[in-house]
Amino acid sequence: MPAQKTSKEDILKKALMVFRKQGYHATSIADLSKVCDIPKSHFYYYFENKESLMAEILQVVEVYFRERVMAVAIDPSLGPHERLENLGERLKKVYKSETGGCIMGNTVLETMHLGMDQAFAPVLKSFFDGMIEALHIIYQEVHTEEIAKEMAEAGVQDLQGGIMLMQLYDDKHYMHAAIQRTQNRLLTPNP
Amino acid sequence: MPAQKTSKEDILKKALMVFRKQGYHATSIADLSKVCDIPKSHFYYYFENKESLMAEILQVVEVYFRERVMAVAIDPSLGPHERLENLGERLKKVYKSETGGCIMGNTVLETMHLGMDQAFAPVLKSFFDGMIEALHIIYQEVHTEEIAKEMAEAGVQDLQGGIMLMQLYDDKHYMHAAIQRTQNRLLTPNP
DNA sequence: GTCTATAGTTCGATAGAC
DNA sequence: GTCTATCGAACTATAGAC
Repeated sequence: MPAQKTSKEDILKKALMVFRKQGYHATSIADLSKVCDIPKSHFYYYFENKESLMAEILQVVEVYFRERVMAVAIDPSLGPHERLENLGERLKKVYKSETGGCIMGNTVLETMHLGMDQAFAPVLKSFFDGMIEALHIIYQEVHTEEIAKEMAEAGVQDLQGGIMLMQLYDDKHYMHAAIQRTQNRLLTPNP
Repeated sequence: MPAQKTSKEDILKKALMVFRKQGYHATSIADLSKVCDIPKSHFYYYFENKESLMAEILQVVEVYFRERVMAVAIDPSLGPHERLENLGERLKKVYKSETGGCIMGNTVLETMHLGMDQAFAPVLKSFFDGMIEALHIIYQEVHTEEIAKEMAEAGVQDLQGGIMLMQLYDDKHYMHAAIQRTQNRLLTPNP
């Protein structure tokens, strides 16, 4: 096996960062080839086309969040407050890095009404299902199932909107406040 | 003067709908020419280029929201609850129409980290400034200035996230719930 | 590296109202 | 004969793909 100049995982990771910052449509294969330092043609060895590349990236992100970020929400060794605080720290770390917001949210808005949504929608739904479910589980320890559900959805919406405003105003406060409110909801009766 | 087949306002209105549904980068001048039923070249009679066209559309939307949607928030003849309910109904009407979410939010995520953000960022900031300020004013009738400010930001974030989930799951409930919470905040001590 | 398609854009000509 | 709105053809660059 010849030495791999750039592994598939390497490409996925670097391409992820470019897509996250520039969006799907504004990112060309030429852009990616510069960042990954490989010829354009090399992408078609690993991936069928641009759409498949993006789909694989979204898959990687979904799995990462499920296993590395949302998993803390169901850690039975911690109480609900600790789990939420833990989750908040991980979210901050993930979304703070470099420029760009949430590639999942971005991709929803960019592709949901185009034909290609069939390729992306399932992963995107899994991602947000998981995020809502994680919060839902935590909130259920203090609230009714129904209230917990609405709180979970409100939390995800608040966070995603906060990530958007964070980018618009170049101010992390919007995202941080959303994460803080995520924790406050454990203590209050309203979502 | 020869009869105008398609007025500039007509073009702005139709192009707005396409951009709102497909996004800025996924929309070509050819797409717009089909919808507006004019040749591509005619766009360059009214607009310098695609970017200017988009900038004018965002301007139109910003003005419309300021004058027709957010204006109800400072109507002195109504109480805070009535104003919020009024605002909620207008938001539902605006965002319910056809497919697509919020062109302002979409454009933030699609262009904020590209060079073109200089052309769009000011209008986008005005739009969200206005939305936050409208809620801020209402909430101040019941809460402290500081609490009201956080509630206003939380409301906008919640709404924008709700519009995103609405598109992902094809379910207006996410947006409607956000609008409902917008009104609940008048009654609760927490944002 | 090369191919094909399409992106955004420009220009010249035309038609009709003043 | 100017205007002003309209249109068609053509150009250049770059996209995705092999």
